[in-house]
Amino acid sequence: MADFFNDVYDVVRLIPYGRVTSYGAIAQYLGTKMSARMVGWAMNAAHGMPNVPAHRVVNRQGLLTGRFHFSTPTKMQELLEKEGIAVVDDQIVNFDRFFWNPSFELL
DNA sequence: TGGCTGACTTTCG
DNA sequence: ACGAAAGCCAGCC
Repeated sequence: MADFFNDVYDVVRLIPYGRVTSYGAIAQYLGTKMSARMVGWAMNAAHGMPNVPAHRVVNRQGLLTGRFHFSTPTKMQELLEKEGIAVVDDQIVNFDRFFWNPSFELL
């Protein structure tokens, strides 16, 4: 297991409550050796990892592309709505407002 | 060793 | 504006 998975999990855990981020943002934060796909790949391995709010990680459009990987496809949306994030048609409303950029917030 | 895959992103047609 | 393709890198046959 590569360490970079752990890095991804760490960044995801740092996402504040009621905020979301994108795969690309995490990739950009971790470095050039990281690609957006790798973040998704890392999240795939996040199954069984506690305290990893994968529901706060969406694609650049704010679309819940990974919802199907949860226990139930609607679980991701329910978790986001529970945190005060409106989700319509599997897409986060006002995504730019809820967006949390690690490269900026953790700078 | 070599090639396929993946919860993405960007760009060209 | 929409669709298709390439690029990215690590893990797993």
